Amino acid sequence: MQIGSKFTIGVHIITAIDYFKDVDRVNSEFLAGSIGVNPVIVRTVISQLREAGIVQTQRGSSGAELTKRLDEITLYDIYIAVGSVDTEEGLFHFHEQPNPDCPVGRNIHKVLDQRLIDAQKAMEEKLRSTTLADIVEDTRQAVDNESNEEKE
Amino acid sequence: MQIGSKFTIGVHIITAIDYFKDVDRVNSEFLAGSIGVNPVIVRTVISQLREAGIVQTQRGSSGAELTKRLDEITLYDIYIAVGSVDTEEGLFHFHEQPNPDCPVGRNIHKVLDQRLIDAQKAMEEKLRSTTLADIVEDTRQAVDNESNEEKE
DNA sequence: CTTAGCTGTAATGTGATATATTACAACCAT
DNA sequence: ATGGTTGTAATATATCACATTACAGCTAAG
Repeated sequence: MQIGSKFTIGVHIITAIDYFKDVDRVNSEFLAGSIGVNPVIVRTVISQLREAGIVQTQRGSSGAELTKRLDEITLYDIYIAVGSVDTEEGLFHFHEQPNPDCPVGRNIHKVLDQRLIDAQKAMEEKLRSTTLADIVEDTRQAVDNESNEEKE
Repeated sequence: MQIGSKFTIGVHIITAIDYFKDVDRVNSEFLAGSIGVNPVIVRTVISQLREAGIVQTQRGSSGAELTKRLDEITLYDIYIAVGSVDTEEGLFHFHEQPNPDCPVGRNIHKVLDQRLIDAQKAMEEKLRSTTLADIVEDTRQAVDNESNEEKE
């Protein structure tokens, strides 16, 4: 199974909000066009980012704004904001009814749980190490490289 | 989204095969009883473990056997064997149609992909660091602790 | 050599979930 | 007040995890 695309959509949204902030009117339709999904999906993800205190929006008027500096927003923040994993259940779905009358069945949780949590945390720690400043910078860099290549 | 329970079921299966190897006839029904799922699920997972060269089975006669030493089987091996993640797609589902006419849309993959792969790998590396010898040993330990607690 | 017990696997059902889409009320700027 | 936008509910659809039934193929034990 996969972590839903709302995570990468969230990253795309924030990147685009910053990238186009002085150039275009960045409303949900514009973003939906850049991302390639329905505008309602964009609004839903933006709602979650707003609840997480990452962006600010206004009805009627268009354009979301970031409420944090790019270098204060990590991939992990977005991952959490859009609910990529159920915080209760964790990344790994454990079979739900191991038999308490079996010595293996009644101890398998005790033995496995912490290791699964550690694995999940290792992944999340990696996400924490990238900020949206990195992403936006790399994007601008990539765009620059494009125009250099054209000239050759 | 979550990684399917076939992974923890796989770990449970191998643990039980070893734990009960000299005591009970460990067939799919027995395992299903310990795990709390349908026997067909057990057979399916065992099939995948067999294809991965981890267990050996025989029709007719009951009882699967391990074909590797416990300390040569890691959680990662099982995770791969049961297909916990699509090897092509990866752990993170990227939105599929970013707009090539948008500078952000046509570069977001380039900018994000490696970081997502790194995060996934960090998790998988953790899974590699635990062997089934660890799991079985911890299970026996846990069972021992149970009987000690009874005596007090 | 037959029979009981088991495995391998296909076929089907069901519920959950991701994403798409329509619709519309609430709201703001002009 | 009106045009453009957001927030959100409601609904549809496809996919997937897991459950379940069914049965052919195999093996060991009598």
